[in-house]
Amino acid sequence: MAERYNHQAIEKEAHEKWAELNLYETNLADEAKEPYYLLVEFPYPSGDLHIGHWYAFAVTDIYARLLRMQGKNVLFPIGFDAFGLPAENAAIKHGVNPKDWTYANIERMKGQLASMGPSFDWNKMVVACDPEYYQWTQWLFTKLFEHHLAEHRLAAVKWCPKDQTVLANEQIIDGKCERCGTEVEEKRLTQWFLKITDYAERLLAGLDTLPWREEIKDAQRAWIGKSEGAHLSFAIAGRDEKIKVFTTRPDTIFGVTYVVLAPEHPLLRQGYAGQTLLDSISNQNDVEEYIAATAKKTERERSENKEKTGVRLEGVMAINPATKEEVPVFIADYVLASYGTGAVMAVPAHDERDFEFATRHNLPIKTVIEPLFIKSSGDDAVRADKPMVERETISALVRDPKTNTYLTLRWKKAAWTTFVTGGVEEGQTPEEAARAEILQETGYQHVRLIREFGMVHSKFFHIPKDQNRFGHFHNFFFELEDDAQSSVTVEELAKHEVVWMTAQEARSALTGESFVQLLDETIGEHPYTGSGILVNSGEFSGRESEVSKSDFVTFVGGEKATNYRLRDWLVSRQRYWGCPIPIVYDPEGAPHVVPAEHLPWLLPTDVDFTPTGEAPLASSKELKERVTRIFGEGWTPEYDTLDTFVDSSWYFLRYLDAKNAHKFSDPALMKKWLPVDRYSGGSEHTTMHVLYARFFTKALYDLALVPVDEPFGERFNRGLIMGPDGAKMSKSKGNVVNPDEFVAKYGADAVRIYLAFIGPYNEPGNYPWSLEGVAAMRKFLDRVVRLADKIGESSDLSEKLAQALARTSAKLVEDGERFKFNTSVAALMMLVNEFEATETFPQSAFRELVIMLAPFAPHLAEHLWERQGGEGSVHTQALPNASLAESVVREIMVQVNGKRRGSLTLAADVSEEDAVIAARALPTVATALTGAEPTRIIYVPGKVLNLVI
RNA sequence: GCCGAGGUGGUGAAAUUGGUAGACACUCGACACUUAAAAUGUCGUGAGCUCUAAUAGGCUCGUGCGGGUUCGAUUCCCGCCCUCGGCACCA
Repeated sequence: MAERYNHQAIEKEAHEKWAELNLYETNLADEAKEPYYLLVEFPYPSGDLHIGHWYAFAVTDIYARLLRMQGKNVLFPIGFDAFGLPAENAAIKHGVNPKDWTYANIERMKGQLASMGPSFDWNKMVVACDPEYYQWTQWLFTKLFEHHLAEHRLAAVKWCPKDQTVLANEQIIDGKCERCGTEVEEKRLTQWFLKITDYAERLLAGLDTLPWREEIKDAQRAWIGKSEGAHLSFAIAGRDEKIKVFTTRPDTIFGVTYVVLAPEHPLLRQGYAGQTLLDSISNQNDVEEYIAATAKKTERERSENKEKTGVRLEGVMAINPATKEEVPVFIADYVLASYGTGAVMAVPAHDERDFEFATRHNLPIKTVIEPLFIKSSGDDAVRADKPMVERETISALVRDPKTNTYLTLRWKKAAWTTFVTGGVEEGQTPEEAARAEILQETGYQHVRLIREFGMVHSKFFHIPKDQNRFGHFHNFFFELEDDAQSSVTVEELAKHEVVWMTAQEARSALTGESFVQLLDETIGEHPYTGSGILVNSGEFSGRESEVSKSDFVTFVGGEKATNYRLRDWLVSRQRYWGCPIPIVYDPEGAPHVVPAEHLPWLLPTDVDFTPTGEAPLASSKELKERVTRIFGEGWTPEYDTLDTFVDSSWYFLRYLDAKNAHKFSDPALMKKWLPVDRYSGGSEHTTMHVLYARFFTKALYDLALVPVDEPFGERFNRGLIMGPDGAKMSKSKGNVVNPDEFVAKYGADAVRIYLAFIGPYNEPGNYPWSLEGVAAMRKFLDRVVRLADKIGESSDLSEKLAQALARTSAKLVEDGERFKFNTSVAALMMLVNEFEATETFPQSAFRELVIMLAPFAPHLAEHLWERQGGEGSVHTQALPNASLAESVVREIMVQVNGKRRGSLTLAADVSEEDAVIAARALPTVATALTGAEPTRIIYVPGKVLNLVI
């Protein structure tokens, strides 16, 4: 049997045949067929094709082939993201030339990729390190420069001491270099930036128009990090300068008790009447010391130690623009120079970080917002049809110091757990009311008041009273002095029972945020950071905070402002193996672009790769001579190269016109083929690469160079193939799966089908590689091969098999749209099961099966197609007709009271009456009815008949 | 902490708008073929109970937990728990 499916011979023959027929060259100008651009992130040529590459390309190839069988003109290109550090590291380590290393790897990977049997159009291959490619990366950079979207400026940059290069924010993971894990340092260098922040708003707005999964959009939204607020100014007493802060909470301005500057804040060194701010303070040494210590710290150290350190600027006072009160000024490293204005107004009563800082430095905490909670869901949500009754009430938290537990009441008429609560009666102080309620509801006689908290307001539906309540709670914290307890009335006992709980138990049991808030404040962990009712806020007191924000801004003469967490994209790299930045400097040091006629601006070859901290290109004599020759004496080259993310931000444009020597891409082809219909990639690229590519596209759209302003229609993040043990593959764990091994043993087609079958491709799950699973796919293919024995010369196609063929064809189309191939493979298996259950069938039926198998197992299908006398290639065939007449009979479920009691096979258009008669004839149904007449009948034709008694 | 996705048999998973939960496979078990093994084939495989000589069959429970809506809920609503992913001193 085994020799009947010799996968190695079959694969070789198929590859030769496809090459001969030139099967996969896409004619981009074709007007007859609908274009479909299917894109996969191009790989880095590491020289080692792993199972992840297979998952990325082989499964997507299935879709490319399916689309062609549906009559689409499919562009499914491939290329290499060939600039980057590994090549250079290999150069340093093994003394090889990065270029030779890279191109040798590309050659090797082309061969490995070909073993999948992919339908790539190799003629459109793009290699990022080819001068023919990077000349256009350079050209696009010059366009961005000319339109002020590329800027040269001094910046504090993140530096990897091991790789000797600057890193983008995105390339730092937990304060460490993404590649080598080395602690990142900070340096001040003049660097090139692309002004992606100019596009922050449009990058955000564009997301609303894209049909992507929410998780992808949300990741980008979080990355862009828009926050709306205001710029407010604090005058400095006795000086002219003002401290400008950004805040999202202008409504808390009356609660500002101090102001904090980042240690790098420029104001510190600025002069006023010949004196800098630092000159005018009395504790200069302490402050200078803190600034120096901060500068030495890496970002990681700053964020790792989340303790809120800082130093007060003695002698400097800021003036709260709302209260006109003087407040102290601090420098602290929890305020970042790079966000907002580098200064914050601190409201410890209503901000987590300010609260910590204030607690640590004994600064006043001034409450200006009392929480307001409105129940909008659950049994006790405010009900529109019930009256709202306003009440002055108390809420008393009682702690038993002996057991460190809290007194709660479990209500009997409602699913509530609360603290002691009650109304404040005429002539009673709130504290008296609280004491009275404790005695009345629980019987405890001796409690000591520890603290009274600010009020909390709450709107909810009071179930036992059947009315809405707008409660204004005075909050008290008592401690139990002793266990003395008087008896509680029967009425009170009927209302609720007393339960002592730990803080943690109470937190999960309590009804409503107001009680949890009280508990949190009591334990002293959290300030209230939500919205509510304003207090201690002058004329604003009594209003709701949320709606008053803009009035506060006007009141203190500030202005609305929006901030983004997104920073400009730092693209300078002090490395060799990258695209040279096409910039030269005139004798005065001003940057100029290298004119188009000198592009590609070639990467010099006379370069010393040894890391010195200098950019390697600085060691090139040729580059310096080139600049002098072209631009004149005194002109100097730019020595940095571009971040490789620049190369990959536009490669999908080049695929359309990979060999054009005069343009980066053809406008007519871009108009026809963009945006990319479907882009498949890894979830690790959602926030960087995809965002950068969107930015590039929008910028080029604005320069009228690209016809679309969003590059990608659909975007899917594929999952990860795990080792057979379910853990992430790694050499150290020894669970790495080598695809070549499985291809040799079971054939490329078995591996392809297995990868398609392993799990849904449209979501980024983790799928463990199963050794038995691949073997099972091979068995499946063997069964298909054996089926050919059952072809009968003059057999008729059974109705059942005809329907199965049509159903499968429809299923393939449908699953393809959803990008789910696991169920497609299941459908094919069911079809094969159907074939096996059939005594004999005509060759035409088997050929239809082979056509449907072809996208998944392209080699075997081609072989079987030929053996069954198929013309040309199976891969140019159309999918079988999917719209065969539906079966006239349907199986319908019969339920009694919603429980399944049997099923019936009936004509699809059977009347309700007839269906009921048939159903009642079923013994199980008759038993379940117990002689009763159905009072209600639910009949969904073709699906369900439910008899309700 | 915040945001997002998810939780279904021993395992990967399926169920398209609320309509027979577990398709399709893997694993495991039994049997057939074989001198034997491999390969292949047949049957079984959510839990529990039950009828029967044995089959066929029947009943109850079951999609993280607790409630709700509905004739009917993996699917919708409310409240929790857990896992994974992203962000994280962003004012």
